[in-house]
Amino acid sequence: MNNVFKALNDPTRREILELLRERDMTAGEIVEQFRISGPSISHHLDLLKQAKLVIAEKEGQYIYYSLNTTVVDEIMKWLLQIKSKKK
Amino acid sequence: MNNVFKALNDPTRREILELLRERDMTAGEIVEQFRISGPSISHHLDLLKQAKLVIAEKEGQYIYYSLNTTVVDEIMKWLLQIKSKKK
DNA sequence: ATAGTATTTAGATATTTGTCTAAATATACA
DNA sequence: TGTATATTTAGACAAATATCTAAATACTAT
Repeated sequence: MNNVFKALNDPTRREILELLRERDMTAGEIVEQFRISGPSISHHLDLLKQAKLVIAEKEGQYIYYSLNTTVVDEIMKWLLQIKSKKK
Repeated sequence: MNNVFKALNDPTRREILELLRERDMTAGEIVEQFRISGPSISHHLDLLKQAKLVIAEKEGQYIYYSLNTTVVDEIMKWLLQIKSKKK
C-alpha cells in the first residue's frame, strides 16, 4: 500500500493515470503529453508499475501502458476506514 | 489535493490518522505511541494540519488533535474518477 | 517570580526523489 | 546487415524529506 501512496504522490504520475483513463497509450505517446524528458517519464511509469497502478504490455517495438484499478480499491477501503471515525 | 497525497505518503502519518480515528489525542499522547522524537511527530502533525486532515485545538497547556475527514472525500472522488475507465 | 510540563521552532544531516544527458537494449525495415 | 525508432538503464545532481538535538514559547502551579 505504501507503494501506491508513493506513486500517487506526484502530479505528473497522477496526470498519467488520468490520461490512461481515456485509453491505453504507448510510452512515447505519454511522453508527448509532457514537457519532461523520456527517461523521466519512463521512471514515473516504473513507479506506477511497481505500485501495480499500470500494466505494461509489449507489442513489437512499442510498449503499451494501461490502467489497473484493482489497487485503487485497497486505498479506498483504507480511506473509508479513516472516515468512519468512532467519536 | 497535492498536500493531501503528500500527507498520506508516510506510514507514520497514516498511523497517526488511524489513532485519531479512535479518539482525539494531545500531541504528547501521540508521541507516546511512537519511537520517534517529539519534534519529528510535531512536524508530521504540521503536515497533516496543512493538508487539513487534522485539526488542532489548544486547551490550556495541551493541544488536542482530531481528524477532519472532509478532505478525504476529495481524494475518494478523484480515485473513483480514475476507476471509471473509459475503455 | 520560578520551576516544571507541553509543544513547537531552528538548524543540521543523511536519505530519497525528480530531473537531466548519454549510453544500452530491443525491434522494425530496407 | 545496417540504420532508424522506441524505450529503458546508468550515473550525476539539485531539491525535498524525515529525523535528530538544542533552544524557544506558552501555560500551570507552587
